[in-house]
Amino acid sequence: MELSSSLEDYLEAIYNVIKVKTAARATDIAKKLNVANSSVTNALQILVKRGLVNHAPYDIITLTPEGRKTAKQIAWKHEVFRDFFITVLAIDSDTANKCACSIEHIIPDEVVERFIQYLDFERQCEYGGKRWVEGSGFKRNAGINENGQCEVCKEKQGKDARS
Amino acid sequence: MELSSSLEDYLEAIYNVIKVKTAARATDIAKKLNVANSSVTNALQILVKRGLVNHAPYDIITLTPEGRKTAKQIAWKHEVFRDFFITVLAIDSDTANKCACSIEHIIPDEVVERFIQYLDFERQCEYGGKRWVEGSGFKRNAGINENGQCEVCKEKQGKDARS
DNA sequence: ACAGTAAATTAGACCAGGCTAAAGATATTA
DNA sequence: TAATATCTTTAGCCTGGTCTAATTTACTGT
Repeated sequence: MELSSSLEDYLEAIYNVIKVKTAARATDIAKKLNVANSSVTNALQILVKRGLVNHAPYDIITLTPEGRKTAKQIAWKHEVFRDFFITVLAIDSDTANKCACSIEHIIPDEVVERFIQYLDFERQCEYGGKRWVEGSGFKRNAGINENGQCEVCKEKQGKDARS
Repeated sequence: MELSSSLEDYLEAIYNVIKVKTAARATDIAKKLNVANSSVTNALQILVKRGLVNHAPYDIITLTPEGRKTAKQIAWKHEVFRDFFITVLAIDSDTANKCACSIEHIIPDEVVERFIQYLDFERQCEYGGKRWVEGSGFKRNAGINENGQCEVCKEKQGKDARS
């Protein structure tokens, strides 16, 4: 059965806490997601019912194999989008994170794959590197001159001027 | 005050119906959004209260200037994302639309601007043109050889082989 | 070992946003 | 113009997700 965006957030938060602390408590999750403790309890009960989380009342929180798999998937999407926003769109880290966090629940896997392939492509092709130039938009890194123009833009302008 | 994703969807749907029909009826919106008629009535009452829609019971539906402005903004975001998914990621039109429709409510304006700038950049720079090659990912259009490799990939492979 | 504190849970409420069924208003057409 | 069909609205219900306040459990230090 499908998880709601909200439940995915809880699962991901648990995953991230466990990565550094080995044992997660409800308060950690609550702080991370900025919700009341009781909301966490509520979500936990659902996630336990769905077989994604191990948790007896007042006990610590761990993930089932199934839960870990699902959480990994979500965290992976998050990373892809974060990467995209930062390295391609030059968005600041904080905004990038927030955007990633909201769209990760929505964009289907095939499309996430395309983002990955696109990122790979940009990294492999040496003309793919680009940077954000304030007030003038994106420019290729390769051969940027003092006016913030790449080889291609420069050549084009030359051609345009001659014709 | 902020509009929820749901209300934005309604507003956008009204905007799109009005663009082709001049007068919108509740049923049009219901069909477009795949919801019950009563849900539309409900949403309309809220949108009227917020000063975005003109609508008396049993009357036709139009947008206030404020509503039109907001709707345009939403529709504009939709177009940007749709464009990005189709021309950059080579996603099929249907999926592109669905993705655009869900993230358009979530991504802040500054980030949408970056998407636009990025699209412009890719279109202006002649090395920016790229195409999707089945089974091998994105390749530059410029100088693609019979193996689907662009000039850059080819040179790199040559260099790698020689070293 | 136990009192005090911190954390977790329960209970109960609220809101948004959807639905169905029934009633009310409007259009169509014989 | 009366009957019928089609919209629209209302009323009432449900679910998911949040909250606060009160209670229960567990931990910690002396």
